[in-house]
Amino acid sequence: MLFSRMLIPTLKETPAEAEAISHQLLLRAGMIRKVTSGIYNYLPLGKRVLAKVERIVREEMDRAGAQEVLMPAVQPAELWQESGRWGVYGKELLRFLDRHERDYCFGPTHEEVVTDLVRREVHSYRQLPLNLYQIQTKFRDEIRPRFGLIRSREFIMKDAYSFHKGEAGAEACYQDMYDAYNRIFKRCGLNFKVVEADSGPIGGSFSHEFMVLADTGEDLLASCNACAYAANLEKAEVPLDLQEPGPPAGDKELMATPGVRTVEEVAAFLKVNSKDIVKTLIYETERGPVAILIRGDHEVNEVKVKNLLGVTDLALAGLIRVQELTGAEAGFAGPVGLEIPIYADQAVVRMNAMVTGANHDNHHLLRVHPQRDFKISRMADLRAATAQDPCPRCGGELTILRGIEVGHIFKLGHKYSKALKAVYLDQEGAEQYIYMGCYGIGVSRIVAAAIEQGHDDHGIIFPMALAPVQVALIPISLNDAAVRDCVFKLHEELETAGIEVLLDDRDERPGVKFKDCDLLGVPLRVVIGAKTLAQGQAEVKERRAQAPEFVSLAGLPEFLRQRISAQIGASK
RNA sequence: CGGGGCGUAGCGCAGCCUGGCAGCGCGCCUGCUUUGGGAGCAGGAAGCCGGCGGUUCGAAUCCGCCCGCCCCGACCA
Repeated sequence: MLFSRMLIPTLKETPAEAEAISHQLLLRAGMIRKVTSGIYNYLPLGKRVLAKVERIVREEMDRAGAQEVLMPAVQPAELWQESGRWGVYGKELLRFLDRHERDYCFGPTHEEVVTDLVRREVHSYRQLPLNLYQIQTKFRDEIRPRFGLIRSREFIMKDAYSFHKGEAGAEACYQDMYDAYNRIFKRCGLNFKVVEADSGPIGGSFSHEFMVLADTGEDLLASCNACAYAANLEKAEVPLDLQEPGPPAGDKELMATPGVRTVEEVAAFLKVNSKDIVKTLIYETERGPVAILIRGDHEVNEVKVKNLLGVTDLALAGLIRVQELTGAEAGFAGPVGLEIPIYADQAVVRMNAMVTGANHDNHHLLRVHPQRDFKISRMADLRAATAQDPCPRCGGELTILRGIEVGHIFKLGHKYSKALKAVYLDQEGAEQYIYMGCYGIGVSRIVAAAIEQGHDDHGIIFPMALAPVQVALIPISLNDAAVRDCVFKLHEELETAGIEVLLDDRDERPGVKFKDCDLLGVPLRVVIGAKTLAQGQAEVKERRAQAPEFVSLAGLPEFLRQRISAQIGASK
């Protein structure tokens, strides 16, 4: 591979639009270019990295017994209407009409299509189990695409769907996928953590997400320092520790708090601790408005609220609506006298003298008692876990980490097989619904995640398994005939040996080539200069290393081959 | 969708307040010199100043509408 012939448009300066480090470096390294918001071109080197990820995914999926298929990007509305998701998926589903004015969408996921395929072709228990996967372009019309390849609208995803006779087989398959995913991310050289995830309205007893640890991650996760427990913060339980409140600490009292709305303001104004204050959050749901009570120093976990209420739509009520429901401006809502259902976090229930809004402009109530002064419809764990909470498994200490979700596996059960009537006949000739599971990997997101994890001031540091090329070959001066002959000969020799090598044959000064080589993240750099060449040596430097090593030219291909396989093998 | 910011050469930006030749750095092209960490000199190409409308003798600059992009938030199988 000759640098001068490749489209590798590196940039010295960071384009203004890029915020995330992976986005900046992908642009600067000439691996991607934006076409429009959340939609990118992959240039030759970017495509090579993608291909590396895809290859690892294919090898491990095949090894786990899955079969590769390719489903269409464009899907007919009928299937989505049949599953019921045409009406509920929302604007993230890109819909359009064909020339006959028939409804279509660009697939954000493929449960409908794959279930349709299987229901047409699979009729007997003898044909099960089946695990079908594809690596394909998805489109989700994200409200706000951001961070380059981390949250794009069009992206490459590996999605797999398993079909089993029953739950037992599906769970074994789930475990196989769990293991395959661990191997995939390990081979990709990623530092990741598997966390318990919310399985959402789909249900199912469990779900796991694979998180690449990075400070720029959009997801928060709670991880136990003592045991193996780790969960998405959306899912992380706060151990239930129900206690009765103490007796009332005195009559409740109406206190004027002019213009004092937030927990911080109330705490400062009344000189109380935020732990003594209760926030009353008014939410709208498809089943009507509710009030959620959360202690002042805690944050509500909306996923837990949704699961408790069994609703899919949950949004903070607008200012006007809050006024209608509480009779006061936002900031002064409280549970006393509220007419809508009240759900309280467990921490609230044991408070015997809480400060709450008074449902009266510019007033709060002191010494409110949960049993004496208002009625709680239900009480539960409704708040986000914090680093101060104990591990729900072992009581150990939790750490809150940030992560980028690169994989998600969950059981679907009969949701789609029932909706689309995907059935088989069992040994007794009885019709049974097929038991499904689904397993996703964000292939293009892995590329970004690897860069978020592997970079320094000079550029990308790719793990060997993902690098666009394994070796960069840099001549100090192509005008020196000996050097020139040597690098072209080496280039051929290395390619013959099956080593991916990029010869920087550009008419540039060495400094430019070093800068670009670092920027691209090529793991091994071979420099040929007149002096070392005269000694029959090449200079080899690992991207991560400070100092170079000197290797005899004769032994160079073997030396590189060993380095490469050691590094790919190490992450295998 | 709410809040904020930005659209001027391929990239990074100045000019706009106070209307009057469209600029700077990098990149690109030609030539010479140079060759171990983003070279030097000389010459050159490249712009509907996001779009539409208005004000004005005259608009990148002032006014209105629209479009696009980025950030924060809400949202997210």
